[in-house]
Amino acid sequence: MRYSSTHKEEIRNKLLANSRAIAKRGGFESTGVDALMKAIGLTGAAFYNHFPSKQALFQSLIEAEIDHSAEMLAGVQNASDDPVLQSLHRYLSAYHVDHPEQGCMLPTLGPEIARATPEVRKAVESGLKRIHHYLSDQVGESDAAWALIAQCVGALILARSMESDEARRDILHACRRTVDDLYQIRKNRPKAPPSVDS
Amino acid sequence: MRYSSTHKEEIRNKLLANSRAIAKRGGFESTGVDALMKAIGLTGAAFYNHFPSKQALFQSLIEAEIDHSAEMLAGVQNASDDPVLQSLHRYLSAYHVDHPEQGCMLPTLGPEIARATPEVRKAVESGLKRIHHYLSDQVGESDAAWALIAQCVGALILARSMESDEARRDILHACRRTVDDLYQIRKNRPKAPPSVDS
DNA sequence: GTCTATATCTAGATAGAC
DNA sequence: GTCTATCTAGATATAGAC
Repeated sequence: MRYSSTHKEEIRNKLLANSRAIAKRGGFESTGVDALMKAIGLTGAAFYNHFPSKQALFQSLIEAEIDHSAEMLAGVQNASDDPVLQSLHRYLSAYHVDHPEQGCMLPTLGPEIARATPEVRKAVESGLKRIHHYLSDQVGESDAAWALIAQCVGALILARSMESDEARRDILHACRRTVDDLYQIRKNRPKAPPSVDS
Repeated sequence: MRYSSTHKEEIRNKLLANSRAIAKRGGFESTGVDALMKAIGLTGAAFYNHFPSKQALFQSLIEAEIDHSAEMLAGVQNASDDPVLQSLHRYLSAYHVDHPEQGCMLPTLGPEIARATPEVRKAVESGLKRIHHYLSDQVGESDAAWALIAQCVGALILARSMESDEARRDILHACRRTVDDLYQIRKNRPKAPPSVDS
C-alpha cells in the first residue's frame, strides 16, 4: 500500500488536534468540514475516511478536550507550592482570554454542548465530575469547588464579551481576587501574598 | 396604503422579540432568516424590509437583550426585603437552566458575542457595566460584584453542559450557597477598600 | 487514502409582480 | 410590505478514478 501503517492514525490525530483549536476559536457548527481538512493539507472529501460524520468528530473532539482539561488541572507538578491556585490564576489570565484556541472549551463551546446529543453531555458530565472531585479534595469543600469552576468559566465569557482591554482586565482581576478569597477561606488558612498579574 | 402606519414597527418588534427567544435557544448563527420570519408568519424575503442584513438584526437583538437584563436585575421592586439576592437565586434556578429562551443571553450567546463586531461588544460592555454598577452598590464591593456575575453565568454554562438532572441540581445548589456566602460576607464586612494594582 | 466531480440541501440576499 | 422566484455561495456527504 502507498501509505504507512500508522498513517491513518497520524492523520486522525492531526485532524483532531487542529479541529479542537479551530472550533474553540470560531465555533464548531459554523466551521465547515472543508476548512477543517484544509488546515491539515487535505481536501474535504478525505474527511470521511476518518470520521463517519461531522457530528462524530464533534463527539471525539469534546472527549479529547475534557480529558485535556482534567490533565491541565491535575497534571501540574512543578515548583509551585500551590499548583491548584496557580492553575486557577492561569485560567483567569489575559493570555487565556486572548487565545481561546489554546484554552478551555467551555467558554467557547459550552452553548454548543448544551444543544448537543445526550452522549456528548454525558462525556462532559463525567469529565467535569472528575475535575470537581480533584478540586474538591484540594479546597476541602464540594460546593466551593463547583463555585470556583463556575466563576472561572463565567469570567472568561464576560471578559471576551467586552470590547475594551481595560474592562477585561477589571473582570479578570476581580475574579482572581475573589477566587483567592474563596480558596483561602475554605482552606482556612492565613492570607497568602497577593497575586501577581500575568 | 394597505398597511397601517404602525404596521412596520409592530412587525419589527414582533420579529425582534421572537428572534431573541429563538437565538437564545438554538444559537443565532445556526438559525436561518427564513426560520426567524416563519416564526412571525412571514417569508424570509420580507425580512429585508425591516433589517438590512442578518448581522444588523444580531446587533439590535443583543442591545435589546442587554437592556432587558439590566431591567430584570434593577427593576425588581416587590415584597422581598433583598431583591438582589432574590434575582441571583432566580438566575441560579432549574427553571432558568431549562428555559434558555426566557433567560440571560450570556450563557447561550456569549461565544457568538465574543466573535462579533466591536460595535456589538461595545454595547455589551456598556450594559454589563451598568449591571455591575448597580450590583456593586448593593453588595458594597466592586470585585465581589463582578465575581457574582461571573459565577452566575458560569453556573448556567456548567449546568446546561451536564446530562443528569442530579448533576445540574448539585451545581445550582453549590453556586447558590456560595453566592449567598459571598453576598453576606461582603455586605457585613466593615469597609475594606479593594486594593488596585497596575 | 486522497483526489476531482457531483448530488443535494440550505444559507443570505436580491428582483420584480402585486 | 409581502410574495414567488432566483442568484450565488456554502454546507454535508457520496461516487468513482487513481
